[in-house]
Amino acid sequence: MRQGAVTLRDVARRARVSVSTAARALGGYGYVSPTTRERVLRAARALDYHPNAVARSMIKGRTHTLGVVVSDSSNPFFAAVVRGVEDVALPYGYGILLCNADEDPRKEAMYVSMLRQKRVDGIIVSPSGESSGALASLLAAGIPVVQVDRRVRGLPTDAVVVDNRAGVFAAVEHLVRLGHRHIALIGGPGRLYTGRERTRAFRDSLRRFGLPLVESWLLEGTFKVDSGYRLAARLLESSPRPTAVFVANNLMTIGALLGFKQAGVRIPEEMAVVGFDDMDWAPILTPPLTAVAQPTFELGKTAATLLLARLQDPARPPRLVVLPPRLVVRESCGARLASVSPTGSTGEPVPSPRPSP
Amino acid sequence: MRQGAVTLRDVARRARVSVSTAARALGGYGYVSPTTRERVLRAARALDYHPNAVARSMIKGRTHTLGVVVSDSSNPFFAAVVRGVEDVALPYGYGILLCNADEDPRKEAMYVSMLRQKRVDGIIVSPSGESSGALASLLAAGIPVVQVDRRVRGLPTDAVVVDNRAGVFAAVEHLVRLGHRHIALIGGPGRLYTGRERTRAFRDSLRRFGLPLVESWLLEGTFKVDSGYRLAARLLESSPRPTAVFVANNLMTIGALLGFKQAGVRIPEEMAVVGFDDMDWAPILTPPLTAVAQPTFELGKTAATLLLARLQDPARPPRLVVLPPRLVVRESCGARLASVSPTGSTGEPVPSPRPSP
DNA sequence: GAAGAGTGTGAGAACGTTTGCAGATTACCA
DNA sequence: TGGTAATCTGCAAACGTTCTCACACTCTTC
Repeated sequence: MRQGAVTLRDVARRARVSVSTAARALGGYGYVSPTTRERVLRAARALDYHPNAVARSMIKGRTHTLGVVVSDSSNPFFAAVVRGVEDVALPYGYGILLCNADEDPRKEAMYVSMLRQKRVDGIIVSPSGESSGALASLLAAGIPVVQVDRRVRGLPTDAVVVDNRAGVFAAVEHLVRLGHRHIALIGGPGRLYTGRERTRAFRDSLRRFGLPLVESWLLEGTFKVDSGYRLAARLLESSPRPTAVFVANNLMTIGALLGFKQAGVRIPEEMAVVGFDDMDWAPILTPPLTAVAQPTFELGKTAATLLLARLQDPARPPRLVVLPPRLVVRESCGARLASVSPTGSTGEPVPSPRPSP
Repeated sequence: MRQGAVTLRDVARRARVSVSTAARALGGYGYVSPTTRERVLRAARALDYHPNAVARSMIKGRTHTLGVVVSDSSNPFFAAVVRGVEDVALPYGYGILLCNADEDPRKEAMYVSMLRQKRVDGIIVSPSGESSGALASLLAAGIPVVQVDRRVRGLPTDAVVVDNRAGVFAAVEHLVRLGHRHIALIGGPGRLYTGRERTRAFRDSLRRFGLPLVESWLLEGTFKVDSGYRLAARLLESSPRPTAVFVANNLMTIGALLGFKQAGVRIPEEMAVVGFDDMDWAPILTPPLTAVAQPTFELGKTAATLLLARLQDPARPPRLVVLPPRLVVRESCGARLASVSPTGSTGEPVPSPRPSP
């Protein structure tokens, strides 16, 4: 077996039948006598035959492979999304080709093109920039695309996103009910859908509660750890200083908490913190972190389900699925809890009025 | 473009040349006159031609795709490993087919078989069980395999692992130098290479320091969060109670810390904790977590590099690369630090003797 | 001005499957 | 016994590339 793998011809030869008969025996279609089938199966087993999916794809025009393009699969958020996709797709016999675009539209276009050349049956993408030409061209060619977590304007594809507006509103409402009136934002890049949406929702929420929009408290970061760290420091220097901050993603929350810790800022007394995206380490912080939990896993599962459905029926109109987030109240905003449960979730927020400063 | 993608024939027809000439023009080999080439390129662009990699693979016998099988890509550890693989492989034009085996040898075998049918050029695997028949068969067929993080006996492949022994020893030594003599273990499953290795190294380390081996302090978990949680509780019930615990992986560390927190156990005064595998949230805990940092990203990069090297030269003898871990001293064992740095690392441990109980 | 090298092009055979079709054999019925 | 249907099998044509070969043409060079 030094060279090229065992082929159907080898199996056929050993079973003393034609290639087509061997194919039928292994493929389980058409007419094959029981004895012949048995002989072929035995030969295949003896030779450790593994059918060549490349050749099959060639004929069938389908590769049974899905492309997944995210910005960074080592970010726990996307890691969970990818896992969700896999859990749905693999049982159906689909493989997953994973690509990391690093928020770089050029890289994204490159990988999309690679996936296209590899003739994946469909692509799940969390687009980096705006109006990706590569995606539009994909769509024009009739290759199914599902957008996940983010959407670019004018791409009529299936998509699944989180209700960012509701999540942000719940976070702000929580702070307000605890008496906060000076709330800052460590937000994401306006270039990205989620960054934009959450910032917009934040501004709207403040307006809704009649709170002042202090521009120096509306910070734009990069969704990375160090960015949260720097912006937390910036916030501490600002005067007047806010009493609470909403951080728009998981990594920046880590950075911000590190910044506050280093500066000796007590949470929640001197600064209340709500994060977007709950993590499994959130309950072991001191105080445990209150955060907007996203259905990350579901995001991926839904994307995969939408894609598979479209593969079944290419004509079905594009659907947009909006998944609800859930505010998980712990103690980083000053809410007092009856107890800490292993899952860290406590259902309803516990309002406990707090004098405004 | 409703049906089947644009093919080389279409391009050739439009450029009024033969298929072979079009192939040469686009492939950049053989003789093609500049004017013809230009004509072909223009036609390809006009038709938005994307060469069919499936057909190419058919001929070349290589798919430019690598298989990666890990137990759970949403575990930050493997997420980083996978990312490392990608960062090396994608620039060379290799795609990554990702599979999650969930520590299930049967699933693992299934996915390996799938990857084999898809004719990946090589496979990077973090094997679940012992002596996987699927892997052996792969090897027999001459398909390159690289084992990462774990190794199964009797599989002469390239491999890259962490020096678990050194990592565990450093952790125990750190505790000992801080005066601990009653050290417990929340270990991984003996079924897994890393679980076994770390437990063995732990026992050896205790012996080396002349500490007692209390069997009820040597706990075996599943490497999952809830397992760490349960075993922490168990440890608290044991009497005498240990003054320190070494937790053998990241997820169980989360569980254990949650358990201690819930029980109101003060760290490090009542229980010192060292974890295996450092995480970016370790410095924001109270107290910041001391942990053995693994070169996760490097693990993946090295695996990919080994695999690519083998694809170049299939005859080269298998290599075993052992990467060094690094103890990152923070405060969860009682070491006092000068300051908290953003990266959380402070280089050398700070010995500060502690009376034994 | 013929041999040879250097260019440019196209025909056609692979690669390993799937599958339509036709031929061969058997079974069944009139 | 002949005819038809049912069952089994093999031939050969796809799929979209790559790449060897053969052929044609243009220059050199003696």
